[in-house]
Amino acid sequence: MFYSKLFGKTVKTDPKDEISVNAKLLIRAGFIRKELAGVYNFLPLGLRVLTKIANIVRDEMNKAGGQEILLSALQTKNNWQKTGRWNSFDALFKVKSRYEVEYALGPTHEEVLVPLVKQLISSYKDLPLSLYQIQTKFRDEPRAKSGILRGREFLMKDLYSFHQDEEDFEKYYEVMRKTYLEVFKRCSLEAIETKAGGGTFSQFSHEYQVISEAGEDEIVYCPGGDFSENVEITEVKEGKQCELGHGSLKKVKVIEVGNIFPLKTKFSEVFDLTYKDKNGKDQLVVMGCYGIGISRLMGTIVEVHHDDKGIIWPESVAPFMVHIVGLDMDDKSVADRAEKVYKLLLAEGIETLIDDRQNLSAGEKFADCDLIGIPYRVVISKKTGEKLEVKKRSEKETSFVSLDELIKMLK
RNA sequence: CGGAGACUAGUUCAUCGGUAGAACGCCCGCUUUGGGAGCGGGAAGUACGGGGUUCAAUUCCCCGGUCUCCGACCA
Repeated sequence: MFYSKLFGKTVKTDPKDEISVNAKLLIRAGFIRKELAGVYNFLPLGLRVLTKIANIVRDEMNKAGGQEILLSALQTKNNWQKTGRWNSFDALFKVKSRYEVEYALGPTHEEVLVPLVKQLISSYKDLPLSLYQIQTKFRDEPRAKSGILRGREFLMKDLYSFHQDEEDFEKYYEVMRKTYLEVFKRCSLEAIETKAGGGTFSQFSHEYQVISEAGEDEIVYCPGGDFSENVEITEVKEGKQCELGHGSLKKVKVIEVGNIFPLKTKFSEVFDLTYKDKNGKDQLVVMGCYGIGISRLMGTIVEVHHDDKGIIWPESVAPFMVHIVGLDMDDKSVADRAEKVYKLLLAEGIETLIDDRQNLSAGEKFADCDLIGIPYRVVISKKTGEKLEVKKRSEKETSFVSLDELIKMLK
């Protein structure tokens, strides 16, 4: 990608209507723009990151046996009345058509998926079943805040599992626990698996929490990793000594990036989702539900990985791997050399952004480069000669390498 | 949903009863190129919308909208 052609420019000043680090940096660096409170547009750079994250999640869900589907965002009121959530789900977006018909905009998809699954499964041979989607969700939040951490419209992965019995569900629940930790690890986030309140569904559930001052939740946890509970439910006090000798428990603010919990037969009962067991007897399907906020994950990564100059994207989710900074670009031999390196990197399958702008000071290009936060900066100028000056965004030192050496570094 | 604040150029802000100004960005020319360059010229605003007060309203008052912050809420 040529920077000069990229839709979305960097901005020097912080937007006046944003306080959160993620929104300030993502807007200034040209990844997103606000449409409404809690609603953002994603520009090319932003969409690239979102897609990278979604693909990590997709890959892990597929490994865990999930099949990807896409369910309707516009949903019939009737099913929401059946589950009683038309009135009890506070954040439900309700829309009325010009024919006075009311619909829900999906904040979650049990009301759509459970009736759908009922049409398509009937035997114990059809179970277990694991279905997921990555889709825009709508929640009529009383107060959107913190940039893309808490929106009214956001991208979410929701997976639902269907089982013959509790035992089979619990086996799968353990698979998903491991899967979730793997997803966050691949996004370079240290997620703390935390016991939380199960809401109306059960006595327990797990949340995946990332330590950050930008978070809205609080947990008490052991830095040794054997204990963590949401303050909503915990009776344990911070400062108490860990029983396994890891020292004292800490209370910290956290961002909830994922949540898994049992649904048991709550929705199976409402929609009469049953299967025939080996004896030909009807049994209720046992369900589980597993969510990850994809766009929130993107915001969380920025909250965790940045410095005073800008974003520091982990390689796994970065919009590009290499950012070529071309200096002296009005010198034809330098410009040609930069473009040649750009093309060779592309030929190697390395995603590259090249700052090909002319008549711009070096300082401005470096500042933009730091702000955008692509993992590798490669400077090409009159000074660099045949070598490439390489610097990682996360490090201070630069080194001079050949193109072959650079490609080796990146593979 | 309670409380507070804001809304003026693309962006960040100034002006504060007498029909708008800067910086950055943008366009043109020249100069410049290793940490947000210099000079000169230029384009760019129904001052959120609607009422009211006034000879006169971006400015004061009222209603509405939007955004932000604090709180409540967050299956």
